Amino acid sequence: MPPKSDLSLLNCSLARALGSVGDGWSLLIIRDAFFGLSRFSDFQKSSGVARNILARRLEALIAAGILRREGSDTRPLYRLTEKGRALLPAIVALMQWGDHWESEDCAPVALTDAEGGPVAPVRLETSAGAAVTAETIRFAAGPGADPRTAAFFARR
Amino acid sequence: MPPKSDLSLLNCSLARALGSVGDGWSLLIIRDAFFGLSRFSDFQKSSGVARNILARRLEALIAAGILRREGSDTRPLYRLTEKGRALLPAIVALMQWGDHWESEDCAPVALTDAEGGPVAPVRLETSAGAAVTAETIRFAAGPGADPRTAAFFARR
DNA sequence: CTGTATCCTTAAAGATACTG
DNA sequence: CAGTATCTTTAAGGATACAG
Repeated sequence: MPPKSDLSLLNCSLARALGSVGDGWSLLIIRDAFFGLSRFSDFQKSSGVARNILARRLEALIAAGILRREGSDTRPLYRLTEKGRALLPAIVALMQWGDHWESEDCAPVALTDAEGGPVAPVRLETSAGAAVTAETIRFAAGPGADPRTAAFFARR
Repeated sequence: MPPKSDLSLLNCSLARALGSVGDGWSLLIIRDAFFGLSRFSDFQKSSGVARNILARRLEALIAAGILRREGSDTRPLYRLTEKGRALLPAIVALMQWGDHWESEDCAPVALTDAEGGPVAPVRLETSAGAAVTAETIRFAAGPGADPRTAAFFARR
């Protein structure tokens, strides 16, 4: 967020995640990297972002450990790191939500596995395999909770 | 995004999703709603956001159909709609990513089902149940692809 | 092709005071 | 408690020109 607020300081992993990829362009650049783009100019054409802005975002994503610079210095490739690739479930979940709720189930992009089998809607489950929904999910203080967070969940 | 760019116009459900919840505060407010918060002042205290900003975000989330105003006019409740609840997998996926990669696996907030069974890391699979990873996922033009999107995927 | 350097614009966020 | 109304600040984004 612009003035004053720094999400990455909040005691919440969602806020910290948004501190790295919470701006409008980052997730779109990462999406393009999943599509296979790796050139500066390809990212630029795909999103239409201004070149100086793209350079700034790429630098930030590299600093965050999400992208890595490879290849020649004059004509580098931008590739996802393991940390970047780990964003796939979150990106797909957001994309699926957008497909259903913002694109009227008419997806601009279709997702499959290597054999062409369609990717199923992301769903939550317990380690035992039971489905978890918005109605059944519960939140509690975790090992990383600070006193304020712990107090917040203690009184519910 | 601020000047000029309007993500919701792009031919991509991820961009459209980010057009609704892509700013820094929206997902945190929605997270608080999942935690059970529903009062203006509770949202305000939880995130520390300025009151006028909070009012603006709540209004935008209601306009987007993600929150609904309930109860008395003078002391309303803000509740998640079905569309808002449908964001749970995306929020959990982002939170889990933040737990692992930005909080060193020391989660401030723990997720369980109603019986206390821990929520497993979100993973992708095909409708047939096969795991889908960053290495095996494939992208193609979907039914909602415009000519430019179709051409983009046609040449890969 | 891949950027960097400037300058400019603007929307988002903050602070503060006030109202029903 | 739940906002609204102003005013100010600022950082993100855009346009453009230039460089290796």
